[in-house]
Amino acid sequence: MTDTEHPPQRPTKGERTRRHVIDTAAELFSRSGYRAVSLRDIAAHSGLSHAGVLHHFPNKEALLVHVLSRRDEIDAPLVLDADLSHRELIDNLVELVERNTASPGPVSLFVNLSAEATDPAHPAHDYFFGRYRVLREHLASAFAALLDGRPEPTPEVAATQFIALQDGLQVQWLLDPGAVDMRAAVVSFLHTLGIPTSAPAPTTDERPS
Amino acid sequence: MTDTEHPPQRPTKGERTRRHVIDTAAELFSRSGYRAVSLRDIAAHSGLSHAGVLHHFPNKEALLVHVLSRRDEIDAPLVLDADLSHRELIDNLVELVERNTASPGPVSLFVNLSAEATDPAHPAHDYFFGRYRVLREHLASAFAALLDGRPEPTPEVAATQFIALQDGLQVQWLLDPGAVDMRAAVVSFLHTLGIPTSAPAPTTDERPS
DNA sequence: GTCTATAGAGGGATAGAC
DNA sequence: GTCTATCCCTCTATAGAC
Repeated sequence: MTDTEHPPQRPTKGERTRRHVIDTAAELFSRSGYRAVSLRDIAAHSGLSHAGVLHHFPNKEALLVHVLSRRDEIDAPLVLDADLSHRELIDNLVELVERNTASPGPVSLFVNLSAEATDPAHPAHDYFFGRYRVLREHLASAFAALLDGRPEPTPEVAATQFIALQDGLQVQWLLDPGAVDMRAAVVSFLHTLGIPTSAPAPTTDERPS
Repeated sequence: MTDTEHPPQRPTKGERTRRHVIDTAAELFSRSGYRAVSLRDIAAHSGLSHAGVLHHFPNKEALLVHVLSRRDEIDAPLVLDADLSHRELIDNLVELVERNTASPGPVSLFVNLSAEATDPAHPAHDYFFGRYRVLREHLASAFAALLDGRPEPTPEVAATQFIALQDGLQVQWLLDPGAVDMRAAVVSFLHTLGIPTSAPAPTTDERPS
């Protein structure tokens, strides 16, 4: 106990390995889903034995829960914060698409897990059930303002469509990244609904042709 | 060989079990994905041993291929037939959504498998890669005519969006069937694009209130 | 055509040493 | 906090009897 005067800032070694295991698990779950990845896979990629992993988490399922809530810590504030204006929310949603386009890992995690979790017996079923409910309601109330005057998609339908569009785009994009422009598809969807987007252009391929 | 004078009409017993195994496999893959379902599961639900299953198919992967192509035999003509008019194609797409709403099994099969197959090492990766390419191109050429005059979604983007919408809706619907009206979302999307739908109403909940 | 038996790999989880 | 060793289960696939 000589070296122990470090509060939250400097995590203990245990805490560091623990987080490293979560990150590794996230990456592997991303590639192949939850069920197809073994504790031994995760352990090997984390640099310890599978018993070592089970020292930090009581079982594989608990590890999954930590992986999911870690993603939520990162993404939820961008979308679910109640203080966001509608403008900011839309901007954040588009920004999220751009960020996703840059990193297939988390995208693959959610594509794989949300499909698996469709099974009511899956450990993440309740998580995704609740997640989509909250997301739909939150987006619906934003669309209620943004679609003011339009008869056709009700705010609830628009929210469902928007989420579905994103999820579906991710599958196509993961299968064939060169053939699918997720950002263009999302932005064009918003425009079709009469919702302007402010973000300028994908800064990537600006070349003086 | 006493009882063998029956051509294609009356399938042999072997052929019948074989088909039964494919159907059973389809149902189980639907619920839990390909990797999570074992040959023993399939065998048990088919009423034979796992060795019995392997008599009909060289391995699990071959069985998957048969499951997939069986679905295609059923659904492809409705969508990919080159002789369809644009009107008929749209009607068929909406009809397919209605049919899906009535049967979660095949929906779950494709949701689970397309997510898994995102991994390039998955046995069905090439199948889905090609399937989405063909589907996008086919729908894009239909949208090219249907969207005549509209600037915003290009036919390619519209095709990508339409397919994504359907796939994404299926995930939400499987998780929470009561909260998602797939047909309404698809029809409203088409209307937003200025494409009318002719199918009248979901005949289900017609009750004299 | 279907079975039992078995091989051989790999899974999750626990016990106990260090 | 991490390891090795082990338990017991399930997997795919094969061999050979019936």
